[in-house]
Amino acid sequence: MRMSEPPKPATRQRRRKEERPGEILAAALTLFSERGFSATRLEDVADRAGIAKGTIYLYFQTKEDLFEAVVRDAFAPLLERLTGALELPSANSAVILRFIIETLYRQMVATEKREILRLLIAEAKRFPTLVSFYHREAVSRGKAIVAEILRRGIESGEFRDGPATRYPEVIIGPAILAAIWKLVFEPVDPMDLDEMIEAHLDLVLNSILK
Amino acid sequence: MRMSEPPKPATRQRRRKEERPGEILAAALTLFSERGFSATRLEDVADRAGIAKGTIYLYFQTKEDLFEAVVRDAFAPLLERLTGALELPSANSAVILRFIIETLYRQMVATEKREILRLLIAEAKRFPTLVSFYHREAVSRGKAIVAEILRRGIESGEFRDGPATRYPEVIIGPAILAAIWKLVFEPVDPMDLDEMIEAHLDLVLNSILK
DNA sequence: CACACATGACTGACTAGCCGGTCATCTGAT
DNA sequence: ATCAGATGACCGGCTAGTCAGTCATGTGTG
Repeated sequence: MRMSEPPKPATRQRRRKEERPGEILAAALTLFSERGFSATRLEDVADRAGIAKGTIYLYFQTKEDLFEAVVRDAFAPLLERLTGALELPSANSAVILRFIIETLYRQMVATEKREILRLLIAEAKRFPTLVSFYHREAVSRGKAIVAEILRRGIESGEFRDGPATRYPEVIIGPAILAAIWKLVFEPVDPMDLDEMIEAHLDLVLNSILK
Repeated sequence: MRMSEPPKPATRQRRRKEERPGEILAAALTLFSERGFSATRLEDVADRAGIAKGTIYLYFQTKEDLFEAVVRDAFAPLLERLTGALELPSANSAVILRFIIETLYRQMVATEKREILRLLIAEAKRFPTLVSFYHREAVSRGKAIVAEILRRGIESGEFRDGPATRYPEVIIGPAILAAIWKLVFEPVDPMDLDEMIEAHLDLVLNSILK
């Protein structure tokens, strides 16, 4: 059985120093979020990426490094649109807040990117540096953006001042629930995101608009 | 090396057919939520429970069975207080809703029981029957309770009728965020639960009270 | 009471198989 | 010819699950 095959008969070997890491990350993201860190075998990652196991080690030191890279990588395009929201100069704060919440659903909840949330929750204790990274690069920044909009709205008289407008977390809470719901219960009891968004905005705006 | 130790020098062997399963479940809950399903070794569970590995197999068929038992077991006392809330006859709906939300924080978010949430999220894809179980026994019932209170409040004229009051999920969303926050970011950026509860209630009641 | 015997909870060495990581070798583009 | 990129057989360590054996306790007998 061994030595039987001329290894790559059909497709010619491709040299893709550039593309490889991304392909590996994509394959790894899928498998890690399906099975978790420990239960994912690097050979399966390799298969899915169409390469041999050894190739992974040309680009990543260890399985843990690969995992960290997967989670870090997926975060990159996340905050761009949100920070952009702050720059919209003409709009009032309610419009901007609405935009932020909708963006959150469209970017995080509705897409596969929510799987990152699963990985972060599942492996938080094993990867504390990753948790710090996400807190620093994504969460605290997102919090600051929402806080800034709330502050502006209060200052301009659009929003009331109160506990709710001083706790950004509470404003976006339902979006996190929606993400978790899709991660866990979607097969059993799917959630209509458009209705959820409408209800979320209805709750928030009716509460904080003067 | 083998045969060297008289196995139980000090403590005499105890027979505890009754207590064993509970002890094993407690040990397993701790380790599963620290390390996840795959990374937890049954020998460590045994050590923590003060027994030998083989003993686990007297009470549970496989590692997966043990995991399911852990998660199922932890759910039991969860909904009792909430269903009780519906029976408070004299109180108005706002008081009951406030009670429900506070109970959620005190029972789920503030205690170790939130670890169940972590396990459910992490292993949802591997244990679909467990997901169904939780949806049926806990989530859909909880949803029904909140929906019932909202319905009563609308009927009595306390609450406005709108998207927010037709989507129970949106009402309890911030509590889920709080649970996740504690599971992931607590070491980096702790959350003050009392302030969170206050902000949550402020958000919700200001929105739906007429 | 005392002694033999039965019970079954408990043990832990062991097996079989899995998987992260290595490295000698191969391949094809230049 | 050279060599970066890629391969996959292999190694070593690990662990779910097994099972033959142990022993504390219970039971029946004289």
